[in-house]
Amino acid sequence: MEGILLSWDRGLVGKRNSLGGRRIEVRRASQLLGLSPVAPAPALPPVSSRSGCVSASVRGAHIYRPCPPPIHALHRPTTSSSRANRGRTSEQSGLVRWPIMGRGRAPCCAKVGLNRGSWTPQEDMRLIAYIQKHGHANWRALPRQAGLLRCGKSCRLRWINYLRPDLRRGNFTAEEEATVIKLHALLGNKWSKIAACLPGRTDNEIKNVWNTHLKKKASEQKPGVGGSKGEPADGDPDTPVPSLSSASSSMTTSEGSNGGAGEQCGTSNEPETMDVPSPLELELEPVMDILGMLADAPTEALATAAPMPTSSCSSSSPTTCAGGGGGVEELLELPDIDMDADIWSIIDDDVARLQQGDATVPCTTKASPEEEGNEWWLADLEKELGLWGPTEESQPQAGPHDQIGYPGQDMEMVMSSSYPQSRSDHEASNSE
DNA sequence: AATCTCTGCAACCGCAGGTCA
DNA sequence: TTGACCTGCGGTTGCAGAGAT
Repeated sequence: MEGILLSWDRGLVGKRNSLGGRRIEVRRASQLLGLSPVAPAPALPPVSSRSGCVSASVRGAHIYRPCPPPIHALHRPTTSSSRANRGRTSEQSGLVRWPIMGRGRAPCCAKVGLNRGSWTPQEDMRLIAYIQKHGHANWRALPRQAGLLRCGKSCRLRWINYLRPDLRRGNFTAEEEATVIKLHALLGNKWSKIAACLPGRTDNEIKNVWNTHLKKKASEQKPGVGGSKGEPADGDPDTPVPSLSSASSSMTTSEGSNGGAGEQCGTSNEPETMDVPSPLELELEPVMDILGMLADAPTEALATAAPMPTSSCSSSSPTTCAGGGGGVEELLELPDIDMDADIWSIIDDDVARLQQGDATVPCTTKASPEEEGNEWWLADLEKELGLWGPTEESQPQAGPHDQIGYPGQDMEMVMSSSYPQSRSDHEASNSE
């Protein structure tokens, strides 16, 4: 198979087939990125009547045609009656009605000029470079300081769910799937809590995996494990689920735990209803061990456990670094600067070191294997984006994906990036 | 070959809750 | 105590790819 990658905005690493396995999308990244027009674009493929911007395979490469702006960029109706009943009214919260959305507070991205939708490689690199250098003490201010035309929320989501170097990519292992199923039986749709028990997995990813195929799997297992007892009824999120505290309390307390498990993976004030471990609890005992181990770890530790290569973050532990959000506070008090120059100088500096064989990027003085992986990850990402190294447009850029995988990642897993040309064009037009 | 349907997932949304002045 | 601000969470949506027709 020629070429490399990708599917940057199409998932972490390709898509799952019906059996739950990943299909690896191998394409010519540089073509997709519009960096190297290896072959003249053929006649545009037929456009789907549905999406209007479907790609078509041409000799292994996907050619994209411009997409119209997403509908939701203009208006996304508020949904879900259950949601409508949640929380405060706009009057209660002191929020004005938002003319576009019709109600509630203004969407944070509503500011004119902010980008929405899929992230471009350039945006990703800016975000990565900024966080690598300054951390993310203030998501709200980050996009402006990083020169991103995004809202803080969007930046945070992108980082948490996709760009964090400590993310585990690839298939859920059977163990992970089993854990998710079991934890869901205990916690219900408490995705963040479930994610806290699965290092490297995000709540969003778990939620997606659950909704796509674990739900079915779990329902098939219902007659057996877990499902018959405590499994929330699918499609009925309001169905009460047994609280973890009730299930775990007997276990954690019996183990003399400090009780933190409840806080970590199932905070609940619900009255305990179980005094004797049920068969389900017994089966979940290994899971509860995990919960207990995580008891003292802040929930967000995993979510923010990215290396913070700043001087204020000297710990070799990413988790420790993660807390460094506050440690870089002063760094965020940046004067208005030419962010373009700043960001790219960051990248250039790092890349120069890497090219010289010096894998030491800022703040990763004595890199642990994990950190080295992160450095490599950044460098590889840059390579993949064609942001450094030979940029001869006529040369397809074979990235290191051909050789090694990401740390903690299956060999087959490739970080992919497919950016429809339209997005690049859109980006360019936005930056003007 | 064209079109339709299903599936997977990134990104969006509003709300809850914590922090701070 | 209150209100503003911010972050995190969970639900939902739209897009794109693959398979079916």
